Amino acid sequence: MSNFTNARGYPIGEMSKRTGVNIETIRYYERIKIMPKPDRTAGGNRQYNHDQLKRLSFIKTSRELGFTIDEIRALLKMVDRQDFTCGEVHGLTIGHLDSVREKIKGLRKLEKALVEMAAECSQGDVPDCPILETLFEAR
Amino acid sequence: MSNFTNARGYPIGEMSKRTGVNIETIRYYERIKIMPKPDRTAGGNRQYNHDQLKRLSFIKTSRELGFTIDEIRALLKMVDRQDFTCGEVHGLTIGHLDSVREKIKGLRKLEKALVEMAAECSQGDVPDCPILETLFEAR
DNA sequence: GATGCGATCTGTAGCCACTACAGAAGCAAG
DNA sequence: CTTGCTTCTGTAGTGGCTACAGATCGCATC
Repeated sequence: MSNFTNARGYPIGEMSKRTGVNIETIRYYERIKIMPKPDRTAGGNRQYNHDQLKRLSFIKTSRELGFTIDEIRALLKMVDRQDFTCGEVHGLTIGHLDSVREKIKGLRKLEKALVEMAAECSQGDVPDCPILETLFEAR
Repeated sequence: MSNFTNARGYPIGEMSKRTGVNIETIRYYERIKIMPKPDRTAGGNRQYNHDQLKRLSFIKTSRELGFTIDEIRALLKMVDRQDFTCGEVHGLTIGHLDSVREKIKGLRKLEKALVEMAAECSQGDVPDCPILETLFEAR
């Protein structure tokens, strides 16, 4: 059994297992420069350190919270420069929260429309459907 | 002032105005074969008829209701073949409704997490932020 | 008939955030 | 040394458009 906590660092598969980020995606993050270029083994394989593991976790968590890559880039820039204030971070978060709420609103409307449409439908075996009629309505 | 209701048919810009579908998108729909190839003028410009206008409206309305292109393709296939039953259409709609509800659920969770995170934050002018701490938490 | 100008044409590339290969090479255990 | 998993680079595909460039069409006006 391997022990990756020593000086050797983590190979990409270990990073993937620990964070839940796909290997291909980790390389993608390097390409778009939100992850740094890691050290390499003599043979050329990536070797990550603990800070990089933390950074990838940060990205993963942020993505799960629906932040876009650009928003994450902004957060990371502040972290990297150490020049952020709590207020700035709060602002970014609230901005994102607003857009999430907008999305929910839109989906709720959509849900309502679908429910109404489906309620009209007899679900019968007949080739005549009020759902299609609604969809075909003139604009 | 033009009158497009006669035999000449609608040019693509008129289709766009009437349905709200972008011109580029109409051509895209032709490329992916959910809109048929329309007649052409002697010079090569597209000329649509009324059925095609209705079809494009159908697509637009369906897209606004969040149906994917593939779902729309399935609906249109049934329409084209005239072999659908009301039950089948209902099934497709309910399936889509489920996925919308799943999305809403996910976004709600996300909203909650963001609110909790933001609530911890003093919004102060200090370089120390519980939001970032949360994001940096080990997985 | 000429001209001007907006509408339309084709073809290609870009967007976001990945994902999916192919074909070669690294690496660790037995 | 072989086996077999992991990783490598590079490129192309996904969905659903959108955005050009550079050429041509079509219609109104002079």
